Amino acid sequence: METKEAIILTERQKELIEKMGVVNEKYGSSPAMARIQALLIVADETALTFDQIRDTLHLSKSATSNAINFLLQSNKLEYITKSGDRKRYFRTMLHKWKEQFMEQNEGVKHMSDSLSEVLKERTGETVEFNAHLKEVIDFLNFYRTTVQDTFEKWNSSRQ
Amino acid sequence: METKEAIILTERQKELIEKMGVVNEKYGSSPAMARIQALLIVADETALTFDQIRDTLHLSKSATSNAINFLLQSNKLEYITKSGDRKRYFRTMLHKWKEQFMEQNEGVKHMSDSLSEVLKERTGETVEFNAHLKEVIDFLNFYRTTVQDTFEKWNSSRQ
DNA sequence: TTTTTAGTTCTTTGTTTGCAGAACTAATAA
DNA sequence: TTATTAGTTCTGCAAACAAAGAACTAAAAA
Repeated sequence: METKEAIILTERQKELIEKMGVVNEKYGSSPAMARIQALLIVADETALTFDQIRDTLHLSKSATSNAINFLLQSNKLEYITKSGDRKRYFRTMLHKWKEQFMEQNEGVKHMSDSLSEVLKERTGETVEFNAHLKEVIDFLNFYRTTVQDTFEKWNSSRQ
Repeated sequence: METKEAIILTERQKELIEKMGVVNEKYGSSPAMARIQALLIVADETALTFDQIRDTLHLSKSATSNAINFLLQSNKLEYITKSGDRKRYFRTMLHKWKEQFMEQNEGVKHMSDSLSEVLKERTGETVEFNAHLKEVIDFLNFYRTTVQDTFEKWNSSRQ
């Protein structure tokens, strides 16, 4: 039996990891990814090694490796190293969360762009429908710029 | 061979349906659901029957039935009837799109709520981490209320 | 009464996802 | 030089998802 490197968590912490995990899944993470992200927010230690993550969450090596690499690639995680220590210490990119969050707005742009394309092609016969569609497009654009402004306002009020 | 009730679409319309379909899939719809939603926005006729949808999109009865019922239940679609006509005519709930869209904000609330729970439990040792976490929470709350206000402003400026 | 319409539900099948476990590898340590 | 560490990659499986096709059903029409 290999050395268990699991970190010690209170019951409450375990509970919070599961809860945060579910929230993270709603934002598109797989179960393993979601729990890794949650662990790195809940744990007292803010930077954990591969094996600490693996053993604490009872994941296989491959699941741990793949999840960590995906999270690294999508800038949800970063790692630090310590001199004289070969291991990597992973932590969440808390300072990038706002930016990450704002990237959702790209999706809104795609949506309003394709709706605009559709409206351009539509028959002129369906007057009411087209007017409703136009309102949706306007709303999405308004939403998007408001959110953008909000973000900039927040940043300048805090810089 | 059964009667084909497919409606006639231009190449450009077919292209737009596929494009909108992909966008809809990104918002969580299955391929069939995504294309049904797209068809009902792109087609000149704004209300289509079960078989028109089925034959136009080359879907099986079961796929059509399940997709339509899911979309009805999640308030993405509604149907109208015509007297002396047993068929239902399905159309998108364009007027509900804004509200649907705003429901995303519930997700933001869940996120900031669980992050708040986590912060409450965290060790006081990790001062910097906790401060960053607090900033993320504050940002999410600011974001949410701004978006909410914006939405209300939009609505009152339009009715 | 039987037949048709407008679907729904059941069964089966192909595909994708998520992960485990084992084999592998490159760098370091002994 | 061999062993260990810190992972990565490969193989395989179980569950979930998406849709096809066929059987079924309830209401209306003939």
